[in-house]
Amino acid sequence: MDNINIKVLAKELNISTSTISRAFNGSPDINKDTKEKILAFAREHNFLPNHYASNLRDKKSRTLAVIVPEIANDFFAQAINGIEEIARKKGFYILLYRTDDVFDKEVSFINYLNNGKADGIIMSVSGEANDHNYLRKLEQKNIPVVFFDRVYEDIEAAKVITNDYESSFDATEHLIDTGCKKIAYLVVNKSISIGQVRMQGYIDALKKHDIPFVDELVIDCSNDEKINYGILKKALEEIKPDGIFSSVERLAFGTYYVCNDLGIDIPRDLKVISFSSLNIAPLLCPALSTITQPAFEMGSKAATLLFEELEKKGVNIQKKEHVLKSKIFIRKSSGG
Amino acid sequence: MDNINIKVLAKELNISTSTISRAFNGSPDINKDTKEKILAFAREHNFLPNHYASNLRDKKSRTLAVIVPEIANDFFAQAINGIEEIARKKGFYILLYRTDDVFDKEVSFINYLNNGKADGIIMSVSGEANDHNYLRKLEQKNIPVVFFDRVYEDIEAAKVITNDYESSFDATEHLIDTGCKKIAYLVVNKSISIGQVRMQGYIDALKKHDIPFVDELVIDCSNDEKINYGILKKALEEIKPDGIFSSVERLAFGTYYVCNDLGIDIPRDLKVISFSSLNIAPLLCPALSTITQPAFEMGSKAATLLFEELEKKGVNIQKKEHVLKSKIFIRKSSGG
DNA sequence: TTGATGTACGCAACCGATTACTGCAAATGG
DNA sequence: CCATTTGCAGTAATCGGTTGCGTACATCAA
Repeated sequence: MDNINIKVLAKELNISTSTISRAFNGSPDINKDTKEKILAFAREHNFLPNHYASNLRDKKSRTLAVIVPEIANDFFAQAINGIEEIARKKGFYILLYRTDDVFDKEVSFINYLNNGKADGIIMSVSGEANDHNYLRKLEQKNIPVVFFDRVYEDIEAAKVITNDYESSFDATEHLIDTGCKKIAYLVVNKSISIGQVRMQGYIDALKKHDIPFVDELVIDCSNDEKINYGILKKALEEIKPDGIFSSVERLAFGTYYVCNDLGIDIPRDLKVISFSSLNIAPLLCPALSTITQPAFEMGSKAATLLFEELEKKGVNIQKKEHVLKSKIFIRKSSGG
Repeated sequence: MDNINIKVLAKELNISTSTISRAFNGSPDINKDTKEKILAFAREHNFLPNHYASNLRDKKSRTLAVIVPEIANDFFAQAINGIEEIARKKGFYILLYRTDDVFDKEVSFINYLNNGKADGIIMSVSGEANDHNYLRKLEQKNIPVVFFDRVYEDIEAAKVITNDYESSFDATEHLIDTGCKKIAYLVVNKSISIGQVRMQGYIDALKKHDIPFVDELVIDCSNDEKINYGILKKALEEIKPDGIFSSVERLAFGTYYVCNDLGIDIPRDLKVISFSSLNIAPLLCPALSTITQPAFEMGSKAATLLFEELEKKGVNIQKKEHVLKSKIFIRKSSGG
C-alpha cells in the first residue's frame, strides 16, 4: 500500500505496465475504456507516475531553474511571478536559487544543473566579470538559458533587458532640467554591465548639457546596508550633491535615511530619482521618482522565450536582446 | 562525449561503476587515491551523477517544496530567504510554488508532490476552510510538512507562527491609548484562521476598554487592489473610523492611498497600525506603525524543523506550534 | 603457519517508468 | 474471399546510478 507503482497497478488490474503508462501519457495506442478504467483506479489509490523514473527515461524534468541575486526585492519578486505565470501554463515548476550576488554560488548552482535537474534556466547574473565558460557546458547538454535584466555580454543567449541607457539618460536629464548642477550616480557594482550602461546614460546626459563628469560623483556602494549608510552619509556631507540618480532601489532608500538624519530636505536640497520596482513609491516621504522596469513582463517574456527554445517551434530561436521599455514616474522627490 | 555517465567513466578508468558511485557518495569502502583519481577525472570531464537516477534509487530528491500564497510580498519573500538559507546549508534546493490564495492550486500542487518530487514541504496555506484530507496522503508517503504563518488547525504538523493574538491585542490597545474610539479592523479573508486570531485580539482589547464591538467596523477586503480601494473609500467616508488596525500590509497601503485622495490626515484624523514586513515603513508618509513578524526567522525555523523531521534526530519531532514573537514599532501613523 | 580481521573493489539486481518492437484480432478494401 | 491496414496491448530493453553480497588480498596476532 505504501509503495504503489505502475507494476502493482498492472498486477491489480491484470494489465501490462506499458498500457498503464500509455494511459497517463496521452498515447493514441490505448482504448478509451481501458484508459478510463486505469485512471479511475489510479485516482482511487492516489497514484501518479513517479517523476524521477519518467525523467530518467525521457530526460525531461518539466522544471525551470530560476537564478536571481535576491528574492526579497521588488523587481525580482515580480519577475519571478511573471516567470511562474508562464511556467504554470505549460505545466512546469520552478526551482529557485538565490546567488546573493556571489559569483561562486552562481557557478556551483549552474554546475549542479548540468545533470538534467531542470530543462532550462532563466537567470539574472551576479555580474562579476569572470570567466563565463561554465555556462557553455550547458550548451553541450542542450539546456537553454535565457538572461533577464542582468546579462553576460559574451554569452550567446536570448536576453530580456530594458532600455537602461535611454532611461538613465532621460532621468539624468530630468534632474538637470529641475536645476541640478551636481548629480551623483549611485551604483552597487560599477564594473557589471548593467551598472556600466546606466552610467553611460548618466554621463552622456551630463555631456549634452555641458556638465563635466566628475569621477568623485560616482558613488560605488556595497551589498551591506550599514556600510552603504556610511558611504552615503560621507558622500552627502562631503561632496554635497544637489541631485541623486540611483541605479539601485536600495540606495535610494539609504539616501532617504541619511537625509532624514542629516536634515537634508528632499527635494529642496537634494533631488532624487531611482531605478525601482516599488509599487508604493508614491507613499514615500517624499514620493519617490522612479524608473520602473516592467518586471512582471520581463519575467514572462523570458519564460516565453525559453519555452520557444525548448519547443523549438521555429527553426532557430532569436538569441538576441529583447528590449522592454521602462517607464519614468516623476514624483515629488525630484521636484515633480 | 555528449552523454557522459557513470558507465563511460568506468570504462575509461577501467574501474567498476560501483566504485565510481562510491567516490561520489562518501562511502568508506573506497581507497583515498582511487577516489581522488575518479573525482579529478570527473571534474575534468564535467561529470556529476545524474540526480534523477540517484533519486530513483534512494528516493531522496534533496529538494524542498515551498508553497506560499504570494511571492511579491515582503513577508513571504523574506521567509523564503530564511528557508533558502537553511536549505542551502543542507545542500537542498527549493521548488517554489505560488497559490494566489486559491485552494485548488494548492491541492493540485500537493498532489503533484506526492511522487517524491520533494522530500518535504513548507507551506503557508491558502486558508480556505475546505477538506484538508489531501494533505493526509503525504503522510502515507512519508513526506513531512511544516506550516508557517498560515496554518490548518486540523492537520497535525509542526507549525511556526507568531504571537498574533497578543500583538493584535497590543496594537489595538495602543490605538485606544492614543485616543481612538472607533477602530476599524481590516482583513482579507475573515474566515481563515489567521484573520480570526487577529480579530480576536482586536475584539478583546476593545472589550477590556469597554468599547463595544461593532460588526460594521470589520472591513472584509479582497485580493484585488482596485476593489479594495472602493471598499476602503466607502468605509472611510461612511463609517468614519478614527483608527485602523490592518491585519494585512496591502490594506494599510490602500488606506494611505484613499486618505491621500480624500484629504484625510494621518495621524490627525485617522491613526493607522498594520501587520507589515516592509523594511522601509519608516520612510512612508507618514511613517507606518507596524507589527513586524520575524519573517526570515520564521522561514529558517520552519526549515530547521523540517530537517529535524527528515533526519529524525530525536525519537519524535514536536508536531506542535512554535511561536516566534512579532515586534511592534510605533511610528508617526499612529501618533508615535 | 593459520585463522581472523579489515580494506577495496566487482557483480548484478534493482529503483519505476517509457517505448520500440512484435503480435493478434478485427476492420477495411478491391 | 483474401490481402492489407488498423487498433490495442504485451515483452523486454533501457534510462543512470546505488548497494547488498561476495571475494581477493593484505595485515596481524597467536
